[in-house]
Amino acid sequence: MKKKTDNNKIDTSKTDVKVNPLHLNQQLCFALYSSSRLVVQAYDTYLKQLNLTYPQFLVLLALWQKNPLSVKEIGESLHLDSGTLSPLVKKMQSKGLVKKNRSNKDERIVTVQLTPSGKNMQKAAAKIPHHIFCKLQMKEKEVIDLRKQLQTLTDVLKNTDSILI
Amino acid sequence: MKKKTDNNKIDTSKTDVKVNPLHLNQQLCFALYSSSRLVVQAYDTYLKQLNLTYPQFLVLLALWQKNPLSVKEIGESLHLDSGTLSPLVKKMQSKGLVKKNRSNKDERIVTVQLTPSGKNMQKAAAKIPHHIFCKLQMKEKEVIDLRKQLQTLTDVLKNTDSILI
DNA sequence: TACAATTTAATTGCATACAATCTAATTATT
DNA sequence: AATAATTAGATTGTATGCAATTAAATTGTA
Repeated sequence: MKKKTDNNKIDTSKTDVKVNPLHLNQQLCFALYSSSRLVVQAYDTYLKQLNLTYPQFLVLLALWQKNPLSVKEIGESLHLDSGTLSPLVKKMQSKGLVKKNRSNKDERIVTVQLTPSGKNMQKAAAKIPHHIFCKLQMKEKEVIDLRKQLQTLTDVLKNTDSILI
Repeated sequence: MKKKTDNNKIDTSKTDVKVNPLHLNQQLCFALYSSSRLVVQAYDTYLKQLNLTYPQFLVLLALWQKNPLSVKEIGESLHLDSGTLSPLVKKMQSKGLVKKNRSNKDERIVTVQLTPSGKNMQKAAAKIPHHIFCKLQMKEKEVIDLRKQLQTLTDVLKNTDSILI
């Protein structure tokens, strides 16, 4: 018999989750994929009021910490490559949030710098994380612990070989 | 002084993370976003041998649990809408992995059914999760606990009001 | 029974992600 | 110095995600 609150979900009651490594709900990756998209969606409801997307917000976060940054530095912070960042930064420049300049010392390097408009947005954006935190219905310690676990996971997957050195 | 292994990262040693809610590494969302993409990338290295993308793999996971499924049912399982799934399933049909049919009872419903080729892929795919698990350098219990936390997070964000009823 | 509301997919438009390639600039080597 | 190798960004092509709209079928209702 189906549960009242789960009428439309796949009935997994007959499937032994522990034995089937391909079960959807057995997958850490799917749990990451789902929760990540849902949290980004939660952010987007607030970010759209600032005419920002989540990746654009991340670029601003990086620049609010250190300004200016090269495209490469932003990419290292966010784990994104130039294929993603080049059009993203171009878009942000067209919105008047940042300015791009070629470095004088090394003409290959493009420096991304906050405009006054990009700086001012920090004040409004600072309120968003708390809104999200309230939605999560988690204790602060739980959020911090979960975040640290995910950061460790990120480090492991990012530096597979450096650990062996 | 910078750490040897962190030459290219943003120097955050001067920034009080606890006081600044906009610090990149303070964000659960960014930790989710980064780790999710990196785990998907890890999957992709194995999936490309099967000529699959990660979302296509997810659709197969759903169908290996229950076959056939409607587009709507797949969407509920994967938290994806028809805007994403319609072209995705069409692509999988062109690869010969699934077949689409209109339901006789209700012509609105499109039924997605595994082909023999789609079924056979399960055997090769079954090996992938273990490969990923090895890369994570986590104990099995840690993986399970982390997964459950993320599933709870997903449920909270998916059913904000159902909990209040 | 007509008609409105709802439901299911598909489509359109926009914004990422990312692999692969390309260009220009810099650095390393011979 | 001349050439090779490397580096930083940009570009191209493919594949998602997702909001908004559309189209067709079904259901609810006066």
